[in-house]
Amino acid sequence: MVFKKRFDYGFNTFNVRNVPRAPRSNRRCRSRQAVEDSQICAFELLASLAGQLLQESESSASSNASGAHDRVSIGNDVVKREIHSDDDKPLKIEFVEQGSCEASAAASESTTENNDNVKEIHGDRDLCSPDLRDLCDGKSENGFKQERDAKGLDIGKSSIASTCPLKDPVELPMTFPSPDNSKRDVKLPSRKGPIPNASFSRHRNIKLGSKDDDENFSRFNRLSYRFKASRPPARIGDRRIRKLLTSKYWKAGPKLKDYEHSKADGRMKPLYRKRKAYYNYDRYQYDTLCKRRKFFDRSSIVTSDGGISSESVCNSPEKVVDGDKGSSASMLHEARGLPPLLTGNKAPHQSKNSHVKFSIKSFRIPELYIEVPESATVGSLKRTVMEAVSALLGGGIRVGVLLQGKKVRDDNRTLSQTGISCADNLDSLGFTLEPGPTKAPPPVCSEEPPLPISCDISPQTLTSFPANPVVDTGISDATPDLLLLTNSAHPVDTNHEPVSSQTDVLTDQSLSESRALVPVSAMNVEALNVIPASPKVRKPELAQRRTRRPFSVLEVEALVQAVEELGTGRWRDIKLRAFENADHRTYVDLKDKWKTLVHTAKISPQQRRGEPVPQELLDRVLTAHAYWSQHQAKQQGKHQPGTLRITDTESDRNGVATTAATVSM
DNA sequence: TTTAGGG
DNA sequence: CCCTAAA
Repeated sequence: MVFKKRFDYGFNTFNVRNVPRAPRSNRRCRSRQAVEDSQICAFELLASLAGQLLQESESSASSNASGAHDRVSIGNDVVKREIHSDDDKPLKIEFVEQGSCEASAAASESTTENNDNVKEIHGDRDLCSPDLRDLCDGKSENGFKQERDAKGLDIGKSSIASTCPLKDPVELPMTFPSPDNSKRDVKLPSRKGPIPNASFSRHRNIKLGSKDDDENFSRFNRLSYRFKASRPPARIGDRRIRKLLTSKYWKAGPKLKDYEHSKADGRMKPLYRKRKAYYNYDRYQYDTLCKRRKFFDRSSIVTSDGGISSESVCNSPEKVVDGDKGSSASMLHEARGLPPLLTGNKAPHQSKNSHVKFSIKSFRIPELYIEVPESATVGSLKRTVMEAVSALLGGGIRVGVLLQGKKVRDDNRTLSQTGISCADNLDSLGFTLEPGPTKAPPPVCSEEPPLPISCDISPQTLTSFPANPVVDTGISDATPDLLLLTNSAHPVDTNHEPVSSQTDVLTDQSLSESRALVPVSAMNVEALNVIPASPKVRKPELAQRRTRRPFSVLEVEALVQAVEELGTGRWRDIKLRAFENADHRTYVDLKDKWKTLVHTAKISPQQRRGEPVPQELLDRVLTAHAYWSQHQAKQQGKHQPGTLRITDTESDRNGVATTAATVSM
């Protein structure tokens, strides 16, 4: 039977099988998810999910395969051939599990690769300041830790398996071959309809929607963890993650779509819900921040332990900061995680001469909005945070000086000229960390006075960063006024200041209130998106090239067959028909592959490289290519929906095709 | 979003 | 494989 089938690819099958091209509006049902390449996410999850998933698969894997159509379907490197049978006897399904090891290897490889990338990215950069280091180690005493404590637990709690964000069931089987398809030949009970993914049932949280009685579609609730306690877990597609890898996607912010389906027409209807860009400031919060700034026109000092110090700024003869340069340098120094240059520590309030002493004990970490899938590991979360911070600090940072809430732009003026020499003025002295000089002008809010510590910064105000921080330059580029260093001994508006002028008061308490994260200014996304990337900081990993995945012979066969049946130029349909479950194969991929196949078929075998494609397949490629090239125009108008016919022409074609194949063989 | 092609 | 103009 198989044999017969194998050579039964005459062109007479074309019209018979030819599926009328439905209007696009009707063809959108299931494609999107399949098209997305979410390998990254899958790989990310691989390490942590493997065990559980395997377990899951044991207990719940069910396969209700059926062979309504005689066709080859590729998924997960697994080729499933459905063989049509005339009766209802159990059909033998060939599960040629050709890629399990390969897939696993690829997955692990990818995983390590990602890690490597991370290291490359940050390996030789010591961006983790002491504080940041703590942050990374989870020992930080500052707000960051609070953030994580408060929310991190949730992350930990969330079951990895329970919220598998895989967008398509295919991915799983690919990376975690189930016991079922790990065997070469699996006999499955006969059913009607295409072979559903046995993997569907392997995911706990996957909701299966049934289409008719034989097609299963999965609906995934992609839960993502958000650092917002107040918000229910957001559902996201992991496509987001991939998109985030490319800086260009930052421009508009990732638009996520949730997939839901209804049973109208027995088909799933994808409902797309536009989501707010993830990296947008929460509007409310943003507004709130801006408003608050108006109330608190004061700046404050952040102590090394994350607290606020009222004594960090003072005049002192001991150390000299000569002008902006000096202070800038020192701050940068600190900002980059190096020991503070100026560690005056509660310097005496004595100003003998014109020397001004600044003590910057620490920098506050700007707000970071971090979003990771629930299924992410704690480790990955740490990495994410670290990389976000690193990226933030990695770029060129410029220090701005604020006096009386206004930016001092003239770098040439002396401190005394500027008025930064008397204790009075020092009260309202503030610093900001801004993107490097190469950046676009700072966003609106940057002009505003520094945000006082009194501002009630809740964990929610974290600003967002890509879940998968392939530290896109976007990050560092997109950090207008991320860091705001404020220093003020005596807040003007003491009434509003929960933080008194005493150093003691703050520290731990304020920390526990998540104050350590000071959302500074205007990290509004608008600005972020607009700000041109700094060529300096641009990193090569921007758009990580997909890992190469050579087509297997089986895949080629499936492709060839699909093209034979559907013709060229209908890659989406081809994808759906033969590669729907192979998420890593987009229709563009298929088209490309066909292109190369045609080319390969034309060249001499000696010139071919890679895994040899059986000549038989290449012959079919040529034949189909020739056929469809010739019939393309005709097919357009000829095929009306539901038309099934075998014409003389087609019979001839068949003969021709056979001949051609024979000849070339 | 898909197709079609160039790179 | 990637990128992108066009549709």
